[in-house]
Amino acid sequence: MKPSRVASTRSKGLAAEIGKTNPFQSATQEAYLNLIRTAAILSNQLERLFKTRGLSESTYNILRILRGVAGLQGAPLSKYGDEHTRAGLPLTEIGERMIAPVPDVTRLIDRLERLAFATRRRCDKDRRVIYACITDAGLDVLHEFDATVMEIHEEHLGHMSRSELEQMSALLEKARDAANPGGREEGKQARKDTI
Amino acid sequence: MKPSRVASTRSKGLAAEIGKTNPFQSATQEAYLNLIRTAAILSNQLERLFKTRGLSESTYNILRILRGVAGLQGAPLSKYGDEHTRAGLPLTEIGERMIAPVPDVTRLIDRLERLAFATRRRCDKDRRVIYACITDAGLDVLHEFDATVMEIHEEHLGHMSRSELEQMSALLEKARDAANPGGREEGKQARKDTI
DNA sequence: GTGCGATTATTGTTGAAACGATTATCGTCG
DNA sequence: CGACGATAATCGTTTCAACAATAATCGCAC
Repeated sequence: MKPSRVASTRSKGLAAEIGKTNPFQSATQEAYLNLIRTAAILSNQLERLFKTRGLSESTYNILRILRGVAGLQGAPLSKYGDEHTRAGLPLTEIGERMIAPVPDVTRLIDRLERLAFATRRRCDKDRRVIYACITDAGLDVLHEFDATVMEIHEEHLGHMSRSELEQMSALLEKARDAANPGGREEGKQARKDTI
Repeated sequence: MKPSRVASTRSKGLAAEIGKTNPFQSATQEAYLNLIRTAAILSNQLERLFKTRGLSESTYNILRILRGVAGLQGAPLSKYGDEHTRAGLPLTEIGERMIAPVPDVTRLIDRLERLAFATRRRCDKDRRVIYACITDAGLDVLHEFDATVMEIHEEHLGHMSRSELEQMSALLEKARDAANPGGREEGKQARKDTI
C-alpha cells in the first residue's frame, strides 16, 4: 500500500535495542512526549474559549491572520471594487501562514463565512484565486477575545521568567529545524506571526 | 450561555494594551505559538505512520500504555479467568495515563477491538469497570512500529544535544505546571510514561 | 489560438474528536 | 431491604479534520 516514505526502510541499527531501553527510552522521546502533552493541555483552554463563539483554534488562527493584513496599505484588494473592501489573502497563502499546517482551508473559510466573520472575493487578475477578508463582525469577535487570550497566556506561562520563555522558544524553533515535512521551511519567508 | 469559567471576567488591566503591543505581543504568546507549531509538525509524521495500520496517535498511545502493563506480575486480571489472560487496565485509568487527555476512551477501545488489537473484559469485583487488554496482534503491530518510531524521533530531535533536550523537557514540564485544567495534576501520581 | 501541464479552489467521503445525555452498577444510609 | 448519590462506561449527535478526486483557470509551448 505504499507506506509513502514515512515507513520506509530506515535501519540505523537502533532497532534491535527496543524493549531493553532506559526508563524514557531516549531523551528525544521524552522531549517529544513533553511537547505533545504540554501543547494539548495549553491549547485546551483556548479552544474552549473560541468555541463559545463557534470558532476552533484553526478558524481563530485564520481570523488573526486576516486581521493582520486587513489594515495594510498596499493590500491586494484595495485596487479592486468598492472603497469599502478590506484587504484579504488568497486561501493558499492563508494555509502557509497558519501555525498548524492544515490542508482544506476552503472548509475553514466556509465556516467563517457562515458565521459572517469572513467573506470571499474572487481575484480578477487570476480568477483561480479567492481572497478571504475579515468582516467587521470578525474584527469584533477577535477584539472580544483579545484580552482573555492574553490573560490565559499569562496564566499559563506567566510564572516563567522572560529568559525561560525565550529559551523555550529558541529550543522549540531548533526542534522544528530538522522536521520540515516535505523539505525545507518555505524559502518565501512566510511569517507565522499570529495565533 | 455560561462561559464555563474560561471566559470569566478576568481583568488584570493588560486588556487595554491590545493592538499597540510588541511584534510578538508578549513572550508568553510567542512561546505558545512555537509550542503549538512544533507539536503539530512533529506529530504529523508519526500520525501518518500510525495510520498505515489504522491507528491514530491516541489509539497508539493506548496500545503503548496497555503494553506497559501487560507484563506486570501483580496485574489485576491475572487472578481472574483462564491462564492466558493478559493484564489490562480500566478505561478510566487509561484515560488518565494518556499524554493528551481525551474523554471517550470507549470509542478508542472500540476501534482497537475492531482492529483486533485489544479486548475488553468485565471486572467481576466491580461490574461497572471494563478492563482493556492488548492482544498478540496489538503487541505485534507495536513491535512493528518500535524501530521506526525511535528513528523518527532521532531524525526530528537527534540534532539537538542531550542537554538541550533535557532543558526543553524541563521547560515544557514547568510550562505545564500552571495550566492544570480543572485543577491540580492528579495527586494519584499518574505516570504518563509512554507515548 | 490550441493543447498541456501546473496551480487554485471546491467537493465527496470517510474517519475521528467533542459534548451531552443515558444506562448500569456500586456503596451507603435510612 | 430499598432508595439515593456517585462512579464507569456507553451511546447519539454534532462538529471537525484528512484524503482523494474533480473542476476551473492560468502560463506557455508549439
